Order: sequence, then C-alpha cells, then structure tokens
Amino acid sequence: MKDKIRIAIVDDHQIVIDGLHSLLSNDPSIEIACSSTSAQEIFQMLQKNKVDILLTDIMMEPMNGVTLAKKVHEEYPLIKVLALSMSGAGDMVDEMIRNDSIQGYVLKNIGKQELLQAIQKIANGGIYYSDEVLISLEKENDRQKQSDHIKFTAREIEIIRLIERENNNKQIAGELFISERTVETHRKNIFRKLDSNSVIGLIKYAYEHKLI
Amino acid sequence: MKDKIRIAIVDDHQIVIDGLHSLLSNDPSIEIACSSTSAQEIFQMLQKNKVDILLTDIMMEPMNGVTLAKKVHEEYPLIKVLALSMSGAGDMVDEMIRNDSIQGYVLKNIGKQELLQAIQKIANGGIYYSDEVLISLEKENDRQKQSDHIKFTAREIEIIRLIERENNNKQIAGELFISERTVETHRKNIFRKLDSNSVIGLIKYAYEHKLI
DNA sequence: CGGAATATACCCGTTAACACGTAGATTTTA
DNA sequence: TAAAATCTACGTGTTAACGGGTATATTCCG
Repeated sequence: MKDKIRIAIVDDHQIVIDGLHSLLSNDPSIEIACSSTSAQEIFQMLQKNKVDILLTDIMMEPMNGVTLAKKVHEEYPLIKVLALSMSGAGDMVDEMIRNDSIQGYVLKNIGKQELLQAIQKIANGGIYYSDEVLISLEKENDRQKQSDHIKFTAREIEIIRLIERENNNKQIAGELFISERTVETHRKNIFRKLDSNSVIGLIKYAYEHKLI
Repeated sequence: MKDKIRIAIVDDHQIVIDGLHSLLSNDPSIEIACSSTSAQEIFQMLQKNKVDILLTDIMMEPMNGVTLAKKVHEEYPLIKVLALSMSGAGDMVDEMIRNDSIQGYVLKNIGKQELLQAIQKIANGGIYYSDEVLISLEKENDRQKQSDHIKFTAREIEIIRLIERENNNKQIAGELFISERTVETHRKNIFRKLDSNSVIGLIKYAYEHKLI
C-alpha cells in the first residue's frame, strides 16, 4: 500500500477549510497534514510538516494565493499546489501556469469526485485544470489579443491593482516581496505604456478596461 | 428525544455545500434535508421537503440570497433563514435584518463550533449574528451617517473636478485665476473632510457620490 | 540557438504634493 | 448685527513619486 497523500489547506474562510477537511479525510488515500486561514502561517507550517499537495484559495487577504504559490514553489519545489477559486479569474492564473508555480486550478463549484480526481492526478505528477478554467483562460487570451494595443504584464496588473487600493510603493514592495526600486521600475513601465504620468489616468483606464 | 433539525443548504459552490454537508451530518441533532447550487431550485424543493432552517449564501448568481430570503419568508414563514457570507458586506444585510427575513447572519470564516451554535440557537427561535457582522454593520452605519455629513463647498467641488481631469495645482490655479497656495489650501480642506490623503480615494469617492 | 520580453534592482536629481501652521477679506446665515 | 462659513493667501519643511538612466538574470518563443 502506498503512502497517503499529505495535504495542506489554506483558505480565508474557516468553513471552507472545515468543509474540505471532512470532505477529504474520509478518503483512505488522503491525510490532512495541516491547515490555516493565513497564508503566512501555512508557509511556516510547511517547514515542519511533510506535505505533498498544498490546497490554496486564490483570493485571500493580505497575501493572495498567487504570491503564496510562487513562494512555495521557490522554497519547497517538491510541494505541488492546487489552486481553488470562486471565479475563473484569468489574469493571475495565466502567470502561475507559465511559471510552473501551480499544478492545478479548479473552481469551487466542482464536486467532491472531481476534487479527489484532481488531487490524485496531481499527486502522481500530473496537472489538472477544470474545463471552465481552460475556457475562461482562452477567452482571456482572445480578449487580450484583439482588444488593446496596450499589453500589461501579469505583474504590472498586480501592481496596478495595489495602486488602486491606495498602497504606496513601499507597501506594494512589502506585499509582493520585492524591492521598492523594482516597484518604481514597474510603475515607470506602466506609465510609459499608458503614455501618461498621472495616477488618475491610470485608475480611470483600469476601471474602463476592467483591470480591477 | 427531540426531532432532528432539518436543514436545507444553498450555495453557488458545490464544494461549500459538500463541506457544510459533511460538517453538519456528523452532528446527531441535525439532518440535511436537501441542498442545491441554485436558489430557484431550492425554493421549489422547499415545497416538498419539510425544512426548519435554510442555510444560504448571500452572493449568488442569478438570484442572490437576499431575494431568496425574502421570498422564502413570504412563502414559508415557518422556515428560518441563516445567511452565510464571504465578507461582512453591509448594504443588503441591513434591509434583511429590519424586515425579519433572516434570523441569523454569519461569515464563512467562522468555525464549526460557532456554526452549530448558531443553528441550535435559531432552531430554538433565537437570533444569531457574528460579532464581526455586528461590528461591520455598525461601521457601515457610522460611515453612512458621517459620509452624508461631508459637505463640500461649491469651490471645492470645482477643484475636485479639475483634479479628476488630471490637472495639477498650477493648472488649477491658472484655470480659476487664484493662487497656487489657495489651491493647496482647498486641497488640504478637501482631504481633511474626506479623512484621507490619497487622490485615488478622492476620485473613487467622487465617482461614488456622483460629484463628477 | 539567439533575440525579445520580463522581472528584478540601483543611482541621481527634481518636484509636486503633501503636513502643519497662520491669517485677512468676504459672504452667508442665524 | 454678530457669528459662522467660505475663499483667499503665504511660510516652512518633508517626502513620495516622478524622469532618465543602467544592468543582470531568467524565461519565452520563433
């Protein structure tokens, strides 16, 4: 008999954790190693717990799932990440798929069976994406290709969103674990692409183009 | 021995339903009568199933939890409604509390214990609100009372509009034939009234309150 | 393979936008 | 008419956000 798949769960909402917990703990091939409502906390827990798969929500405060996934991938390359999301929010996912920081992405409206299937597949070295996610990614791609000459990178969009939330460069740097200089550079590039130099113009553009 | 509390669950996300299901079905005093990812569907199910408490998400598409709660309260006045929410979104809740269409409101970041407690209390004819919800409601009230109190003078509104059009202080001064210092003072007063110091906050406020 | 794109980071100098004051002139309102 | 609100204006000091560079490591893609 093979070892159980050891899983860590992180989600803002305790109820979702409890849910996933009793959902998965019934399965004989799975063992819940640890769980938390804080991305920071789970990251530290991974040091002391042997974990095969990290189940993480995407939309979390203050550290979102994207950042967490990236950090985990750097620090613990053996841990696979399965992202859970409420909606098929495309932007960020795109980045994650490209840089290998996640091995799977499913919407929270999937059933128990599909979730188990996804976990099994990922545990065996595979990759799993919900159909809805793939479709929505494709749409996102189309939209980006045809719509505008201006193409912001995933990182730039992250930064635009943080600007919109009234973070200054220092706060953004802290949030994304990068240098303040780097944020300045991103900001420069954003304004260069926009051909503007006012935050207000940026915000209005972002609203119009549904970057937020 | 008393009858079990019969519960119906509705939530956009199957995973949350599954979660709540296995969370609650362990409890001997509770029985899950039915569940669905569709508000429409659950509403019809209530005709054929005897249900004591309806557990419903607030943010759902296309029929949201508020509408559902109201309809249920009209059609089946004996069914109690416990609303679940991701965030303490104030607006809608206020209304529901006032017109008695819900008997409880909890955030999804509550734990298993608190959820059971809430259900028990409601089943016995009580009312249950998370502390966070009450706090956030109070804040919402304060905010509304306060924000309605913000009165910008005609001159200040002129200046806000010029700020929104990406004019800097010098340009505004030129436009209004006043000193740059005066513009600075107006700006200071505007931010003081807003209790903020970021242009972005100002712009968002202006849009929300149709100052532009 | 090799160029293009991306993300990261630093230096230097400038300046618009702040914070925290004060204060006179005019208009509105109680 | 007296008090309150509004509009006007200035001083001083600080700093976040620029513009304009350069540069390196990595990844993507033809």
